[in-house]
Amino acid sequence: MNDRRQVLELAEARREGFHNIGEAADASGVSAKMIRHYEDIGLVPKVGRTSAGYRIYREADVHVLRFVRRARDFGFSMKEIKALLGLWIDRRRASADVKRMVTGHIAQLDARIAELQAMRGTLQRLAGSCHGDKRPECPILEDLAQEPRQ
Amino acid sequence: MNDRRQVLELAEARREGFHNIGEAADASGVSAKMIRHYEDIGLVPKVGRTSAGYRIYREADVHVLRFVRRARDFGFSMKEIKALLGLWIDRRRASADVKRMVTGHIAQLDARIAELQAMRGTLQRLAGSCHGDKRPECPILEDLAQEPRQ
DNA sequence: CCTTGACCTTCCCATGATAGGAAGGATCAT
DNA sequence: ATGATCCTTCCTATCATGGGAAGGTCAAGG
Repeated sequence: MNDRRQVLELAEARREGFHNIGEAADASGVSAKMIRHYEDIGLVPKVGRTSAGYRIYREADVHVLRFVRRARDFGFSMKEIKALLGLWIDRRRASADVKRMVTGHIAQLDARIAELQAMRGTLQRLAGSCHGDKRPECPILEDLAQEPRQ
Repeated sequence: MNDRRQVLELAEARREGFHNIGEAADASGVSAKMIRHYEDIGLVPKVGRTSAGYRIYREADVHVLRFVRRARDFGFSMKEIKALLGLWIDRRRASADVKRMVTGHIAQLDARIAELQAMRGTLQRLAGSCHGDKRPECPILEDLAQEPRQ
């Protein structure tokens, strides 16, 4: 009779439009692996379970996962996403708090972009000075072997 | 007498201008921690030791470390640096091989820069649409909560 | 000679975000 | 009923780096 009830519980959840973790993963774009991980580290709240232990996701839960996915796509760290989720859930947050986080993140992105562009610029210059033929002479390696100058 | 020989061995190495790992770290810009790690994973060759087990670095060894440091600064991965080191050491390499690696890396940098700029652009637009005041209304969060569109 | 402090050694653990896989149980469609 | 496909937990790996513990070594000064 216990078996019977377990079967019914999952089927019932399905009938009510809930999802198992696989469906939640497809719907949110977050892998099942990562969904479990996010639950482990407390980024997203623990969801309900069937009596067999399967996680069950309702629309709101999938919505949260999608939010996390979007934020990841924008390059926010888990820590920042946790803060963003807090703001999202708190209906009385000041929009200034959100904007501050986002502009801060834009500044981080700018810093990273500048770093990468600096690397790119120097490498481009080095590559330009290398013949790129069968001969061994190569200013690129010579430069890498130098002390960092300038 | 064993003690005596150990003392002499390190003092002698010092007198001949060799370095211990701390000096090598300072001279190369690679932390002692990472020097040991690079040796562990076989990125740089194992150096000699005093009979007490201290690593001793001669100028050529420090030079290799500096090369690694420079390459890291340009954003090369350990794998790429290993290849670069191989090319550096092989005096008969074709400069084309080096140039190919570098242009490939430039392409990776370009791809990453483009990703970051895309994030930056969207976030900038979102931030621009947010009042950033005490009111809770915030198009940023609303957008993050949406399905990824467009 | 002995202490002190700065160095060295190895070894283990942590980060951040993600993935692979093993072992075992549950569910589902045929 | 059985095989395929899910699900569960737990362990491992990636990549580059760092922190820290426990213990050995070295130079300098009392």
